[in-house]
Amino acid sequence: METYFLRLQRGAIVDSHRERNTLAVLTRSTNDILGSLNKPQQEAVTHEGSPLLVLAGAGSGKTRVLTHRIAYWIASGRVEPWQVLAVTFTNKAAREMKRRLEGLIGPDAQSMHVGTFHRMCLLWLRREVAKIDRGPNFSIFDESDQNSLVKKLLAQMGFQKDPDVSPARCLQWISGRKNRLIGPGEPVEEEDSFDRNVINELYPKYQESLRNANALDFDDLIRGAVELFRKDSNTRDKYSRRYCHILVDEYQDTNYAQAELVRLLAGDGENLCVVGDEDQSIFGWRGAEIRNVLEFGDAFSNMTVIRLEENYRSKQKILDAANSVIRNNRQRLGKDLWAARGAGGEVHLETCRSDLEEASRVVGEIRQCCADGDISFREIAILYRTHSQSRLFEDELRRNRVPYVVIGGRKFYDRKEIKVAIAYLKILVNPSDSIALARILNVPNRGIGQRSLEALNAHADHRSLTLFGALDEAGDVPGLTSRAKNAVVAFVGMIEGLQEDSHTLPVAELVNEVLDRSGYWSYLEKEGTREARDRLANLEEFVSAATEYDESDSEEKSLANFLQELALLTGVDLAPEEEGSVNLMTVHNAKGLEFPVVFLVGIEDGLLPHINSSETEKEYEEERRLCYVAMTRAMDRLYLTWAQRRSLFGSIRERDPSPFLFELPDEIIESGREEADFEDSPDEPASDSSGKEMDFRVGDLVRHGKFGMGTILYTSGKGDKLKVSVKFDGDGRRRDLVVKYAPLERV
DNA sequence: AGCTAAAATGTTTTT
DNA sequence: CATTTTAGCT
Repeated sequence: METYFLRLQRGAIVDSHRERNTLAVLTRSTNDILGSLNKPQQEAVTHEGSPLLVLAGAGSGKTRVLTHRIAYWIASGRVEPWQVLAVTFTNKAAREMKRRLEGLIGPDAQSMHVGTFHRMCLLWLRREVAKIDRGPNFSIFDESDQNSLVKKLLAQMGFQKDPDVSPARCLQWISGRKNRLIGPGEPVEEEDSFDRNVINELYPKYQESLRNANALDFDDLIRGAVELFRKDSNTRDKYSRRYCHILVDEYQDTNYAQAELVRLLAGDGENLCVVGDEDQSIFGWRGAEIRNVLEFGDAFSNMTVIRLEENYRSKQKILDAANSVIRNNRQRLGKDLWAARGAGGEVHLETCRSDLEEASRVVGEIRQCCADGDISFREIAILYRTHSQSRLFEDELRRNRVPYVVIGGRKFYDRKEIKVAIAYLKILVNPSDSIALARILNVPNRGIGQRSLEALNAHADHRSLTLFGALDEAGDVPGLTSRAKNAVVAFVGMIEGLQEDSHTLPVAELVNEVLDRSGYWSYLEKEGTREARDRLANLEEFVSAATEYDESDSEEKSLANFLQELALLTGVDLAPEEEGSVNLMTVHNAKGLEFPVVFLVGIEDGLLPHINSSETEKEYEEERRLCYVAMTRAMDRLYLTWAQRRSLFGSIRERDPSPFLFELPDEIIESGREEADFEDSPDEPASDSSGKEMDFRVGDLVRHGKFGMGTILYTSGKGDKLKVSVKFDGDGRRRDLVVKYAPLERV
């Protein structure tokens, strides 16, 4: 609150200071700002007076448009920096945007509000905490906290052994409802009746537990902000008046709740600019609705649309390949990118015999690229669908002494020792956080085992206390051994002592104190194993992270704030910024990035598209977009690889190429076909049980009952599973057919 | 209570 | 295959 007003005042001072000497600066800088942009980009930057939807294809310079639009509006005196709200999808993108804005408009950029939806909502909820249903030091539950809680609740409901009711699935349903702003008590019509019944019971309990723990989950941050603005129009007005200039990046990845939040703040949307690309929507599984882009005009009726289709990143050949894949999606407005950088570029399709060969060929190619001299390691990325694919590449890179970084995966903060340290800290600021408390109550061992915990929990339930409240009454808890009682009393004393210190000590020192007095330091030191030594080292690193926070100049420094910020960090944010290393990451993590050389690996049926998301057309198209996003990361060279055999779940499986590969331009498919060493290509005509002739080869002319004449571009599988990709003369389209079922005949 | 070893289980993507 | 859960033992 105070800072908000301080900012208002500071803004006013800057304002009057500006009056006198802006004119000269102004004309020069607005020209500068527009000079480097193309026509539609300029339009997007200068557009004024109606809600603006920028449909920005991959590599079309959308971050440029966003930053320049902000800079232009500031330079031309329409808004002050502190009136700007820019929402991005990742913290990393926010940091990058801030950096660029500082370059454009100088230190004034500091006063802009640039961050993710979650980060911004956290900021508002903290400032208006008196108006929400939580105490000031609320915890933010991460995925594992949510998991522990749901597990506990499901056990209470008698579902602990039911394989159909996994905590993860339940959480997904709850999250789905929250993202659509459906409260715990509201009726829901969903087809899956079994799930519906469980969730209808679970959701209110879950929400009540969060409340009792003085905690919010990720989705609650958004929902909480929406509720705040809906309920209290004064607060809403305060913020919507403040943010005279609202920009939202990656709009195709926003969910219903986030879109509603934008609507609440932007009002009629006159000062709203959203940037999105329906072809790059890859977070549908998290509740993102492409609809927000496709139906932007419904929410903001007088909107203006500007399309950016000039791609500054990739050479034409790469775009051709990417375009020819994405063209097969039906859920799109439709656009074709063209390369400002002109013709050229390389696209290679490589068929590998095994996943091991895939790794060694990719690494071999990387060494080749870098030995030839014109490419450095940091300009190369290996992209995959799932984290688990990284291992083979890591091994192979290490063997070849090629430096690499794996980006994403939250590994550091997921480590047990770090979670323990964080759980201790959480309890100091928010003793109601029973999930954190249960996690460390007996770490290191102090003789309060499972049975004692159960007794304490039961007592807490019975007397409507938090778990910590029950600890306080240890003496009255039935079923607690006297040894456990003593241990609990000592524990409570320790926590209370630490709580006192938490008001005075900086975070880093407090962490030290916590680890010291809890006995965790000495417990690990006594262990003496290599594992324990690793843990100690990780904790040291955690302490230095805390030191960094203490020394940073963020405005509302406190332990609670430190913990809340920590909760919003992701693997991408934590990636070591190592220059000179090959980059390994999932396609999802690669969004927004670009590399001169890209290897997209594991393009197999079941992996990309992933087996769990190819049921519905909606899911399948999202997988295709994933493929598209990956391909459009490449600037000069794109390698597409797949393996005919891959070890999965511990056993080696035969693999089919991804259907998306058949959608590539013919010459790329041909090149992949030439390189392939098909051990299983049939030497003699095979036939299935019905005796139908099954001899189909690449290049064969075929006739189809419905589609007419066509040419075989690719074959895969064998016997009953023989599939062919046929390009039909009639409409020039390519279709994948299973020979056994298709009315197909060789000519 | 707590440790170790064996068994089961689950594996997509992330703010 | 790798992580988590459980059973059996001390």
